Amino acid sequence: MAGSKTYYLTTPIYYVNDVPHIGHAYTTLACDVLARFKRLDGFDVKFLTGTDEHGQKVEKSAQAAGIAPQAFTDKVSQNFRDLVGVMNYSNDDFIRTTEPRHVASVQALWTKLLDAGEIYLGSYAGWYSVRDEAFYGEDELTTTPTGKKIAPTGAECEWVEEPSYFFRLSAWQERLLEFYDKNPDFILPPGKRNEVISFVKSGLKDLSVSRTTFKWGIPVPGDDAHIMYVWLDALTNYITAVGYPDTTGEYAEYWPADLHMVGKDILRFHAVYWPAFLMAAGLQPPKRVFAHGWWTIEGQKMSKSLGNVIAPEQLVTTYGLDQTRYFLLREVPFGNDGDFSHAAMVQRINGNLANDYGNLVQRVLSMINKNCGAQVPQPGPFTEADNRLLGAAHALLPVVRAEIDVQAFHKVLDAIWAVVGDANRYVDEQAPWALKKTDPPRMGTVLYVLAETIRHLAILTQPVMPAASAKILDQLGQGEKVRGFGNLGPAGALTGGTPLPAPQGVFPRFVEEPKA
RNA sequence: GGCAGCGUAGCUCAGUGGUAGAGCAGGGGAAUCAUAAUCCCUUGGUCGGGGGUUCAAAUCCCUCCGCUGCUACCA
Repeated sequence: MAGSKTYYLTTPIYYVNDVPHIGHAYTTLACDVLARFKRLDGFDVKFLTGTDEHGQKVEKSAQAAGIAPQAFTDKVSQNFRDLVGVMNYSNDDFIRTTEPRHVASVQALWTKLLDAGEIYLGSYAGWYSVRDEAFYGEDELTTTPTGKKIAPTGAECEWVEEPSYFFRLSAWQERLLEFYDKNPDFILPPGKRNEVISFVKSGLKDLSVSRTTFKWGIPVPGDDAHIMYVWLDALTNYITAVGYPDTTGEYAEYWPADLHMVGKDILRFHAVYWPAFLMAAGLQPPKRVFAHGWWTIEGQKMSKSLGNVIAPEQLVTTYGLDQTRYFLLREVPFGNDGDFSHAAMVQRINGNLANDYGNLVQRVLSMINKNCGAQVPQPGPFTEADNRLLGAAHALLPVVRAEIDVQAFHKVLDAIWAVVGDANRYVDEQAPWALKKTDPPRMGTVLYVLAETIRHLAILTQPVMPAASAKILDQLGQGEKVRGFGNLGPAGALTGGTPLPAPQGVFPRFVEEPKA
């Protein structure tokens, strides 16, 4: 596979000040599924995630904790590194913005932008609230009778000016619009693309890209009074991880990234600032930014004050890992907001997983185990019904591949489940339990067709449910070397006579605990 | 306020000019290989209100109502 098609995808780097919740888990999960899919489909994949560790909030939190910022981030970034294990992510790298490789990369990018005349020293002026430590726009403020300016938070603001470096974002308006126009799939979903375009069309101002009010960040080369704006720092991680400023090696291989997956709240940074920074530095912008939606919990916004923030570990413990992964990607059209509810989760687990898929596997493998000497049966000639079911299974890959390429995970699963339904109907129509008495060879053929269909299903569900799919493939006697998409289709078909282990349930029903 | 989008069966949604759809939930039946799982049939909607264009509108236009998103420097 060396030198073959590559696929580079990234999650945002998560702000270490946050505690990982279902939203973080969701973003990385989507990437994990894409990464696993592309690997199985023969791509040379690089899947990156990491943590954003600079900024004023981190500095303050560290202070409050009475430890140095670096020690603080070492500690809290562990929460996100632990999430990798909890959710069974397959990332190839985990970047931290406090790593030397990243500092070097950001400073190199800065220098490049400065040399290109894209960054200049000016001064940033605005209404600043000392209490909130934030600037406010003129239109956000109310004026008291005595002429004082009051922020929405009620804090008094004062006019301050401080030196700041600016990025000439205003100069990139037209080139960005042209870029969006020439790359209609750069921003997905399409509704979000329209928002970005209308934002850019409304006019861009130069962007303040340095700060002097706090210290925890990457110093501006040659001017230690300034540290870099967190987004310039953070976004650059995507090229740091492929070796920038070295543009040979991995950079040449993987850049531009195929996909930046982001939550809708940070779309602008990725779809406006980032391509502008890159183009200004003479580098290629990424191929796509996908902005996904947010989860509500039982119909309510997730918030600390409501106390309904769900930790990923909690979901995994309660419902199971692959069940959780399945639910998050099946329940909601990817890109939309969605609601997480216990009832919906149980519905998915028991309906789709236990009853439809799990029971299909169980009923077929049990019959084979009991009636075919625990071996893959030897098939006879295929009937039209046999070929129809096998044909549906064979036809899945191109469909699923097309949906994956537009991040339509729900449609991927819909398509796979359509074949699960076909297979269950086929079992009932063929009634192998009756054939057992009337036509045992035909029973063998029917069970073979089913086993072969299940092989396809399990290979294709691997990206979403790696562990459960592996269990099914184990039970079909399919070793790890024959689980790639290259083995789909008749060429990789099961061989009659292959001994099979005793079947075990893969997706147990979710049974409610009796209320104490 | 401006711009954009949405409002279709009890629930979640698909359907963008040609006889109203899916999944789940509800009702009835079949089967008994299987995790009491499966399969078949079925109830249910004047497609937010009103007006217009058209032989024909959920689909196009106007208007009203309701909801949502975006409207830059905390990330």
